[in-house]
Amino acid sequence: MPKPSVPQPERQEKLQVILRHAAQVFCEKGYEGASIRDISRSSGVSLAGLYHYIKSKQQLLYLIQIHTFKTILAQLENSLSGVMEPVEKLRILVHNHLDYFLQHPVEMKLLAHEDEALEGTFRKEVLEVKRRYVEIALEIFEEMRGAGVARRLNPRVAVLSLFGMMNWTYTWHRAEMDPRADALAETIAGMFLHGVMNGHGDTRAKSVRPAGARLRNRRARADNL
Amino acid sequence: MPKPSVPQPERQEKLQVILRHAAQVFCEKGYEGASIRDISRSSGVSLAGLYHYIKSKQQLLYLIQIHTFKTILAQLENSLSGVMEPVEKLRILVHNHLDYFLQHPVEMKLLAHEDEALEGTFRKEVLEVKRRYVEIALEIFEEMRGAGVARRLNPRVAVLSLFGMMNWTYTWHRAEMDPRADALAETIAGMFLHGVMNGHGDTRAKSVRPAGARLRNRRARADNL
DNA sequence: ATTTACCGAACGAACGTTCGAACGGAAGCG
DNA sequence: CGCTTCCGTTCGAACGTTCGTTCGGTAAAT
Repeated sequence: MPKPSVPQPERQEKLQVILRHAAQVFCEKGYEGASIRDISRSSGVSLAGLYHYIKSKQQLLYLIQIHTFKTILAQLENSLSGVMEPVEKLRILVHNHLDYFLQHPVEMKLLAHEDEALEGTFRKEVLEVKRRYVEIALEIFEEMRGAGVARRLNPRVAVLSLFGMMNWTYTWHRAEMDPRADALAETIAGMFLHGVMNGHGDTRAKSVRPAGARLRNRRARADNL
Repeated sequence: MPKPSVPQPERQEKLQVILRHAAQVFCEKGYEGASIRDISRSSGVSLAGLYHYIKSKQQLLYLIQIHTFKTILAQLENSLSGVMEPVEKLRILVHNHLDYFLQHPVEMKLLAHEDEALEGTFRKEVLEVKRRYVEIALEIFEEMRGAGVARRLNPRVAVLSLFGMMNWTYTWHRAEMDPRADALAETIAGMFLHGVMNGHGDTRAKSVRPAGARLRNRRARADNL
């Protein structure tokens, strides 16, 4: 039973390098449009050499997606712990989502755009994490309704529309001209909660920020790829 | 000078059949993941036979996208003609978009999902129609601001978030369980205009529908489930 | 001596596209 | 009318390329 002193950590490190390059290539050319040879070229590892770290092209996408999703989910659960107010929970969710989105645009585009590329077990496992993630948002929304808010709305439509606003950003957000994560999250959370018509059709701008002003300390955490 | 009595119309008809099958295949397997052979099999036209109607795989996607986009744009401009109230214009835009989306889910998914598949002139031409389409939404939003609404919002973020809500539907809307176009449009337009918190955090449901109640002869039913 | 890391070369399959020939009906002509 | 010419349509077969993956081997480290 050989106990490799070096292999384990170095192997994982190199796998991470490969995954980073693979994510970049998948992002640029799409999963189907990207070839293993593209990833080989980009990462500097030979074509055959890649297969010492992965078993297939599908597994490559799977590893990227599952890691990204589990990370953003764990970060969300952590940020949410201890928070009671449903509306603040929702603001935290939006901040967390967009923060991660703009900090890891490549991986998040892969999550949003390559939703149907995986098959079989890979697909099921990623979908399971996604289900949990959406479930959290739905529960928060139901809590808001329980507190007497948005009773007339279809929760599924409302929550998935919120995800639509957030996830669609990968198609248009340009770092050099658009708001950064914090401002973007404020805007989108504000739109979701109060709409674009502050008041009922005229100007009045109330102080539309009940909570969530100090969730900065919650999110300063270590995240790597 | 041969004057073909039959050829012209029949040729166009058969092309339409091919385009329909191609759209279906592209929708199911993605543009890169779908092969010309898949389309050949699906449409019943031989592999070589396809090339009598199209010049390349890219042109196939181009023809689908450009036709879909020009149709929905023309329909929008038509529905908008004569309407003065900005808020009603916006409601019409949302209704028009979601109406078309749910009536042509395959083509609209292609428009939303295969945004980066085309290259060169094909790409530019589709982007040009898209630009005009988004421009209309932006102008409407600016008119709303001119009327004293939503002054504090970044128009680009607001409008693209609205498109996010609408376009993201292709990832989750199931005809058998989700609201139909009318109800969906009401909900999304309502969320965009007034947010999910009717009033400012408590229950009261005001009459939040200033105009656009009689868009057409549609069912005026609220959303359920 | 065994295991791990790595790679050049090759595998068979599938890709988008093209070729060359066959088919079928209308047009030209005696 | 028969016969030929022509042209749009169709397709089996093949083109050359690229695909994901594997094989067989070398080099270094344990």
